[in-house]
Parts: sequence; structure tokens; C-alpha cells
Amino acid sequence: MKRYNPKEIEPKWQKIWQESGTYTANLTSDKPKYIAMSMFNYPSGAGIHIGHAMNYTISDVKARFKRQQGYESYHPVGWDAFGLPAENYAIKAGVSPQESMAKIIPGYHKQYRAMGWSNDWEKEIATHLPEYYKWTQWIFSQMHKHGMAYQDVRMQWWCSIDNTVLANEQVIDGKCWRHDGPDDPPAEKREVKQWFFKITEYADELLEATDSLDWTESVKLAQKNWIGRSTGAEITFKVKDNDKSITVFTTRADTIFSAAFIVLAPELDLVKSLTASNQSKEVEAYIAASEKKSEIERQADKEKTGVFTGTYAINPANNEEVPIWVGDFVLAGYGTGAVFGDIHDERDFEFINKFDISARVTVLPEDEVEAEKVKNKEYAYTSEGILVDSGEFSGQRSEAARDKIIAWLTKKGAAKEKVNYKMRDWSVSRQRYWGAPIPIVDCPKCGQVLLPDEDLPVVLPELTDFQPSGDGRSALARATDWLKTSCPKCGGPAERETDTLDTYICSSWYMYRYFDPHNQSAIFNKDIVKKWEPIDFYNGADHATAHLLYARFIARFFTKIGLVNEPEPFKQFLFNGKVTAKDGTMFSKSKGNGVDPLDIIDQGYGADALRTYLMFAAPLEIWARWDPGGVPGTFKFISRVWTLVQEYNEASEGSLNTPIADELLRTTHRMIKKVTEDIENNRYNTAIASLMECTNSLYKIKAKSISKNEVWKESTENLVACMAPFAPHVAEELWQQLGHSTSIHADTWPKYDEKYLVEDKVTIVVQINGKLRGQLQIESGADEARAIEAARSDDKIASYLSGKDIKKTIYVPDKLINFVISTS
RNA sequence: GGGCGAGUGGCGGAACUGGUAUACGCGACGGACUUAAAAUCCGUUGCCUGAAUAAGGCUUGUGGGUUCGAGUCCCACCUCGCCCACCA
Repeated sequence: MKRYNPKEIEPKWQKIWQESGTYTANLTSDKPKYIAMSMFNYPSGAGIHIGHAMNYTISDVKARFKRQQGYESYHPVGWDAFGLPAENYAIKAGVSPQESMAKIIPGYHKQYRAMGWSNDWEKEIATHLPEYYKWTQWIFSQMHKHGMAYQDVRMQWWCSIDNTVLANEQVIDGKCWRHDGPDDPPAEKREVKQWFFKITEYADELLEATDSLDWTESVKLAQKNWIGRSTGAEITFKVKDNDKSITVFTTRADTIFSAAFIVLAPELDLVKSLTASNQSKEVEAYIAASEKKSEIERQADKEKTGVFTGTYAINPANNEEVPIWVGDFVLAGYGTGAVFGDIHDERDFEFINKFDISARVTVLPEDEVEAEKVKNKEYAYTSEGILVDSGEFSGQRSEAARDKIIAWLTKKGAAKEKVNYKMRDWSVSRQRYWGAPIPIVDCPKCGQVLLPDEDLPVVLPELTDFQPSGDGRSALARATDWLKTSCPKCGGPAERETDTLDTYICSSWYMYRYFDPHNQSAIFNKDIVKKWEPIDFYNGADHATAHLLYARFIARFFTKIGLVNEPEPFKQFLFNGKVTAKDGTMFSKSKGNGVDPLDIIDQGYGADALRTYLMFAAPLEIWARWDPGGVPGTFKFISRVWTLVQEYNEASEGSLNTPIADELLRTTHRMIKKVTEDIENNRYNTAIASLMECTNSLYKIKAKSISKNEVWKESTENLVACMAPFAPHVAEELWQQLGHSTSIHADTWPKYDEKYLVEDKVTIVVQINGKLRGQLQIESGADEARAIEAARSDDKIASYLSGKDIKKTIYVPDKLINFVISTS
């Protein structure tokens, strides 16, 4: 008997699959469609690690399952090739990123195939190729043409090592995401001219659509928080003895009567023009000091700081004078950069106490004891309550008075309703070489001119030096031949934009390109995309906010310009866990604790055992710890199935007696039901447990009787078919050994038959006062009287019940019977 | 500080709308096969008392509650993880 040897069969089938195009999706097929994919890979020199193995196996299993169920299943593959790491490597090694990608990506091909992933290689994409980024640039043009792209000078996060702007989400704990070591400097803020996409125009619809998504809940929540919608009002205060005014944003207009002071962010231009001459020295020193402070220092400083400007503003609600302060706890980039402070806010309460500002309570809790404490200013009362000292609004509930006060102030010309978002417009410029050039030309006569579509792509020139030019521009500023061009409008001499596009743009639309990867006359064929959208299954362990939100934004934009029908690109999204080292820490190159999936495969366990273990170890959304002892376990399971099929094939023809046949069919069909439902619901671990259970049962039955016949054939084939998504190579091999000439990987998913799931006898638990005292076999569907009779005829139960008063009997059909007796 | 989630054997983890807690796997122990080992196959394996595969008691982070019955529902607390973090 041949033994299970993955080293032999895995490469064999990988070759056959590749040659026969087993996983090539027919995008115009009449079958129902299904597309399952994981977030595409950023190719680096390191190759895939165990975390990638986990990610991509999840979607591969799904794709395979659906393919077997008869869907036209598409499991695409691509490379997110642009970005900083490759460029940094190029700077260090002096090899162009184009060259290193050309070298690295084929290595990934080998690894992906070795893992047995059912990718459609005919439709492979890579974002750094001109045939792809032509359309990334085209999206920029479309945004531009639809008024969704604009240029502005903004304070931006700046990495002083890479000399480039960083997006908000690239700043982690105050440091650049690429340089977050203890010795790395904090990210700075600098004024930079930037291109932006108006994602904030879609803030509301993105927010509203979030709830109904079939996505991991934590990600939906993160998206909502990221958008951070808050409704309130802008209220304008006139400045005393001055023709200026200050507009503040508040969500608590009902507390306007308690306004004790105004605080301006130090960055505001208004500050200098307002400051009284006798305070200007102090204010200027404060501004200078907070400019020097890094953002982390400002955030770490929980202690509120500020200085008085010497000027007063007039509260439009009651015409009281309130002092105007400058404080760096107010964020310049949110709202108007100015707030009014009052005693009904924790931070302001602290500020009032620290600087001894006079303040008045205008909201009181209903509880009288608490109200007394609030009146005595023992703590900041920030909840809703009854208004006092609030003019005509006194006595009203704060939540009801809020809108009335806004309306009242609006009438007086001092307020307007306003919605603010934490989310800012998407900064899409990067002062880096390794990205898609922005299709803009800077003409001394015509200004910023968008290149016409026929001039796309603007091909990224090959350079030898990729270091940013240091003046804030990318290395492209030195590519003189490329830089100098003519204006598409007037034909005069002009210069190209040296910024490149944020790589998040590349990854925000790639799922559509999978459907038409080589189209050079359009971004994609709309009809094919409309047939295949949305992505049925998407998974990843990162990018809960940025990437997923950007992709949703692009999908909505595409919907508006008629390219797609579905405003939501990903129907289902699974935020799976990561794999950590045994001690729970992250795998990292510097620690040298990484695990190479190919090593596990080469050790002789094979890809099937590795895949199965990764899917079995824990629920998909849990962070699993890598256990080197796990793969031998799933290897053993696969070997057992292998041996079973060998024994079946070597057995002689023969019939089975009815009870054994029945047992076989029951076991198998129960397994089919469980595996089908579990894969559907992303509970792969219990699906595999059920495959193992079934195998164990078949072993027990085989010890009694195994012979070649229809029942055993059905059982072994069903078992092999149901394990195929997890262990595709061995399943294919066994399928062939069982006499099939076509692949197991299409149209083979078994259906279970309900008639094998109903039991004629069931085990019923007998409890006395809720305690388990016995079990009995009884025909299923027995009525209560019958069950009680059966229970009473059990010796043990009878002894428990003898001489006792049965106060109550609870009977759950086919499950349990509970006698409640008096205990004394 | 805010939000979300989770605490189950030696370990990873099962348990449907409350109904046999510990499925499945790892590890450990015993046996068969073998000159021996590996591999394989067959058992045992939550804890305590017990010679016991007799019987009983205890057990899902802690304490209380609801219920005939709670890992599951309610209240309080402890611990851990993740995300956001001065957004007015």
C-alpha cells in the first residue's frame, strides 16, 4: 500500500492544474458567479510568511468551496507594488524598484503555487505596471473633472527621515509608520501643497451605509468612528472693541449661556490680530512654544495650558463679556479651530479651575443632592439636565432646548446648524518617486493643467537615484528630460507635477481591474464588472479604516459616474486574526522568529497539512499563536483519510449488512451538513473537526466491515470532496484514485439527504432536581407519558424517586426529562 | 479616559434560539506491531474522594441574582486583549 507523500503529489497536481487551467475563471460563464479574495500582497524581498499563508488560505477555501458547489468561482491575484518600502530598498541597494519587483514577484508566484492557492494567473495584476497605473491616473483625472480633486496648502504630517508627507493613518503614536523605533524622531507638521480628494462629500452616505454591511462588527465600528460625524452649530461671537468676530463649533448649544471663555488654537491667524498689545509678548511666546512642541508632546500633555489674549468677546446669547484665550489643546484642523469653554465640559472645567476663570452653571441634574454638588462646582456636570440661568430657556430640558437655542441664535444672525466630521479630505500627494505620477502639468501661463486622457499613462521615468530631492519634492524633480514638457493647453514650456499618487489609490480600485486586467481602452469593461460586482468575500487582518474606507469611497464615486452599479464594493468582509509567535508577540524580521511556510511544506508535511492546520487552530477572527506541534496533527488526519481510501480501493467487492450501511450513511451525511454550513458561515475550525470526527467513525466502521460497494464508495467520496477546500492536492489525488477522470475541484460538492439525519432512537437525559442522574434510549418523538414511564423503569432513577413526592416534571422532547422532588 | 471584545482541562479550542460542559486536535499515559525505535493502529485522559471502567462530590475569572435547569440571561467586581484617544 502506498503511503501518503505530499512531496510527490503536491507538485504533480500543481503542474497539472496550471497546465489545464483548472482555476481559470470564465468571466462570461452562465454559471452563478462567486469571487472570493484576500487583500492583495505587498511584495517585499522577504517572501510570504505564516500570516500570509493564513490570509490567503481563508479566501482560497471559500473560493474552492463555491467552485465545488457549481459556481463560476474566481480567486484573483495581484500585487500592490508601489510604495515606500520598495523605494527605500532602492535607495539603499541602488537597484531600481522596477528591477527588484521584476525579481521579487516571480518568487511569489512559486510560493503561491506551493501553497496550493487556486489563483487565476491569467488575470494577474500589478499596480506598478503602466498598463495598470494608467487607470490610477485616469481616476485622478475623473476626480479632477468632477470637481472632486483640489489642491491646497495644509499642515501635513511630515517624516523627516523619508522627507515626505504622511497620511494621518501613517502616523502611529506620533511617529512615522516606517520609523517607529525608540530612537526615531517623532513625525513633524509642515505646510505642504497637496492634492486632495473630497471624500468628506461622501461622509454621510458612507456612514449611513455602514450599518447594513455584512462585515466584521469591529471594523464597521472603526469606520464609523473614523468618519466621526457630530452635529451641532457654529456660533459667532463679536470681539469687544474690534470689528472682528470668532466662530466656534459646538455640539452643546444648550450650554451657550454658561460660556466662560473662548479658546483659539495657536495656529489660527486670528490670534495675532486679536491679541492686546500688553499681552502680545506672552501670546507670541506661547505660540512659538507650541509650534516647537511635537504633536505627541501636545497629546501627552494632559495638563491644559493657555494664555489670555487680553481681549474679550461678546456672548451672543446674553451679551456677556468672555475672555479670549489661546490654548494648544484646541485642534486647529477640526471645526473652526475655536471653541467656547464652560463648566459643563471636563476639559473646560479643568481650564476654569487652573486659570481661575469665573464660570456659571446653567445645566442641573434632576436629583437634588447632585444638583447641589453641581451648583457648588464640585465636579463638571456634562450630561443632559434642566437649564437654569438661561434667559427664556430656563426650566427646559437641555436636549430639547438645544435646537431652539440654535434657531433663536440663527434668527439673530449669530449661529447656523453645522455638521462636522473627524474624517478629513483624502490627501493623495506623495513627494516620492515610487508611485503613479499625477497627470498634471504646471504651466507658467495657464497654471495647473490636467493632462488629456490620450496622454496617459504618464510613465514613471527610470532613474538611478531615488532619494527625494530634499526640497520637499520627489526624485522626479531631478529627471529633467521627463520634467520639462509642454502645456497641453497653450503649447508653451511647462513642468510636470513631481508628486506621485498615494498607493492607497492603487489599492482602492484593484478589485474592479481583476475583471478586465489588460484593457487598454477603458478602465474596465462595465458589463463584465456589473455582472461580477460586488466582491462576494473579502478578508484581511489589516486596514480596518483607511484602505476599506477609500475603496468604499471609490466605489461610490464610480457609481455616480456610471461605471458600476453597486455603491458597496465588498459584500462580505472578514477581519481575520493574525498569527503571532508562540509567546504571543508579533513575528518580526528583526527578532528572527519568523516561520516560513515553505519550510513546513519542505519538511515533508506538505501544503495540505499546513493549510488545514491554519484553518483548524482557532476561529478565523481570533489571533492564533503559532504552534509547531499543530501541523503534524493535521498531517496525521490527512494520512488517515489517505489510508482509508487505499484500503477501500484494495478491498474486494462485497455487500454490507443494513445496520452498518445505515451507520456509514448517517455519519457521512451528518458530516456533509456540518461542513457545508460551517464553511458557509466562516467557521472553518469546526468544519475540519467534523471531517476528523467522520474519519474516526469511518475507521471504527471499517474495523467491522469494509468492502467495495456503493455505500462505502459514497462515504469515501463525500469525505474526500468535503476536505478538498482545505487539502486540495491530496483530495485531487484520492479522487483520481477513486476512479474519477475529472477534477474534484469543480461541481463535486455533495448534498446531504435529510433522511439520514433523522434518528429513530435518541438518548434522553434524566435529571433529578436539575442534576444528571441517568440516560435512556428511547424512540424519537416519544410523548411525555412514554418518557416518564421509560425513566421510571430505569433502576437507578427508580431508586432516586422511591418514596419521594414528584412536584413537577419537565420534559423536553428528544432531549431531557427533569423530575423535581422535595429534597428533605 | 472612551468604545468594543474575551476569560472554559496541562495547551489550542467545542457547546444551535438556556437543556448530557470540555466536541476536535495537541500533549501525556497504557497496549498491539517491531530485535529496537520511528511510523501506524487500539485504548485512557477535567479535578477531588475511591481498588474501581461501583458510587459520590466539585468545575466554564470572582461574588450575587433569575430559572425545574445557566458557559449561555441580569447585576457588581477582577483580569487580559484590541481599537480610538483633548474632535468641544
